[in-house]
Amino acid sequence: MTSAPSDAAGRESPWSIAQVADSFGVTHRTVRHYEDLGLIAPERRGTQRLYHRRDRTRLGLILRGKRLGFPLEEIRTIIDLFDAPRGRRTQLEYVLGQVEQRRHDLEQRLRDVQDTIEELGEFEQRCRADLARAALSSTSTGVNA
Amino acid sequence: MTSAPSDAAGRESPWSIAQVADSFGVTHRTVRHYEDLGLIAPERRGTQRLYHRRDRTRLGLILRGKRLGFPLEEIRTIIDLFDAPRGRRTQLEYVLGQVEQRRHDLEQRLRDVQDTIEELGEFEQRCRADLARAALSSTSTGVNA
DNA sequence: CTTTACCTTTACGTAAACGTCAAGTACGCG
DNA sequence: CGCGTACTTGACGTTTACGTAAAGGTAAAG
Repeated sequence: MTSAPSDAAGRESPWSIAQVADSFGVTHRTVRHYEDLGLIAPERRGTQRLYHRRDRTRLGLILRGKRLGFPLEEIRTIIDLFDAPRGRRTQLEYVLGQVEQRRHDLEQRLRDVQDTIEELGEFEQRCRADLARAALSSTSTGVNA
Repeated sequence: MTSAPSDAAGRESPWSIAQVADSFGVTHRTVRHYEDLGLIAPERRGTQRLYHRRDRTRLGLILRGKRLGFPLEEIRTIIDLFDAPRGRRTQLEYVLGQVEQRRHDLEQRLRDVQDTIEELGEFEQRCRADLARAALSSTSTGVNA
């Protein structure tokens, strides 16, 4: 059930680009594109890329951000925010400000999704009603499966 | 408080492209682009476009779909679904199938948004904790505004 | 009748997010 | 050592979603 192979000491061995790409259902080109834009920075053993869990976590965040309709550049600023140093107070206050913005954005999206699901439900009801009527008029059985 | 001007008989007068564009916060180019892709089809008085409430409703759906990260082509199939004839039973069953797909998609997005908001909240807590500690170490006031 | 403010089509430009070769490199294996 | 497989770096192509400029039509105002 472990998704990543690990050695006897429990240290996870890194993944290749093909492995991460496959596991996330994207192409290696996509993964490298995200690296070009600075969204991930896998370790290098010589010329090969090594993806650790941290990288895979970030990739997950990226793809989720994409599903939510955020542009990659914005996604970069967000996940950079998450592991920023945030040492000094000014920095912390800036980060908190950004967080507020993101929250507003996400709450708008939440409303959008909820509204759409609701409307979809109403529409489905109408369809089912129509379907029931159609069944009644096309067959004379009236009530059945 | 009425958003659209109407005559004495209560019939709403149609809007110009500039009016709809402004009211939705997009450019006229955007509105015409959606028309090019077949997402809206305003009435024509001669060469001028006249936007009725139906068009504005659709535009609202389009923009919401965009906020949710759906591509315009997919949005078109969705809103076409909404005012499709759906007369025959085969058609109705097809429509219901499509609705199911949309619902799955939207529920995924709902989870995405909720998870992100939650993680954002946790992150914010950590930041606030850090901020409190920073305040303690930089000032000797301890507890204040 | 000209100006002005909108509106129209046509068409090329562009930024984002990759896809798709091409050509070379590195590694395990027989 | 050669072979195949996977990885690498360019670099150009493509799709989506418009931006933007050119060139002109139209309708009320002065």
